[in-house]
Amino acid sequence: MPESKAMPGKQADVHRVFHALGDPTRRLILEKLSAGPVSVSHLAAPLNITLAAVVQHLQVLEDSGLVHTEKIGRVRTCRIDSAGLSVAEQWLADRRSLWEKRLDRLGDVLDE
Amino acid sequence: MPESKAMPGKQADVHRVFHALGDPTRRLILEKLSAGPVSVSHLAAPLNITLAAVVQHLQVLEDSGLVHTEKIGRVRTCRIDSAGLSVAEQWLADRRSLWEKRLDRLGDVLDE
DNA sequence: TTAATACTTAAGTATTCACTTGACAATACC
DNA sequence: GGTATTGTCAAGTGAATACTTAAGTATTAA
Repeated sequence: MPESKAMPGKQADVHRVFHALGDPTRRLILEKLSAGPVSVSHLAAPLNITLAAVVQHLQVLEDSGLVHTEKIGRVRTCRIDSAGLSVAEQWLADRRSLWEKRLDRLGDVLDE
Repeated sequence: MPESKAMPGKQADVHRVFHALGDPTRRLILEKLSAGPVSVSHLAAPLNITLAAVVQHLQVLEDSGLVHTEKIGRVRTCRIDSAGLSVAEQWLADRRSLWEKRLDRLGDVLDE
């Protein structure tokens, strides 16, 4: 197995995850959530944007599997979802591994 | 040290790296480069965009430390730069580590 | 039941950003 | 020298998207 198998729909996941991570506000949300679960309005308070904007960011984060939310009563609680992190970590690991394997082979040739 | 130290300018690096990774064409370029160094025009050939567009993507990738390029004669050779990968990997690892530490402490409480 | 809280949804705006075009520069080739 | 190759730069265009406003829904509290 040279690399993680290309499962159907996986590519789309990679796109969703890295697109979600591309926005600084969404990364701020993830940084806050890594300290523990937070409600939507508590999440919005320190950010200088409206609650509606935060909800939109949360939609993107949830679609990409980086955040999981659950609504109990009238408050929605948000927490980090490991699945999205794994997708990003795996893609980066694949790039690094292929690249470093190549450097190894190059080293072998130079050693001769 | 609970987390990687917050060095000055580090935040900007994180932003540059994840913004660069957010575009599907730039990720394709990195995937191609993880197989080995390639010239700009060879990089552009399989992509359905102009050479100028590829050059612009390369500028973003180089500014973020994900790619290193070197011009010899009239051909510029592009290769993956591990530094950019490390920035992304570190940020993800920090998020995961904080999150999982929290789950551990929660487990400890529940065990009592 | 009235009021306040905690979101939700839709529509509009303004900016960012990927991409093209076209002109130009430097190097290799004949 | 002349010509093809390989890349660079600047300006413009169109689409994606982050954000706001405004109106609405469901849940809790008084």
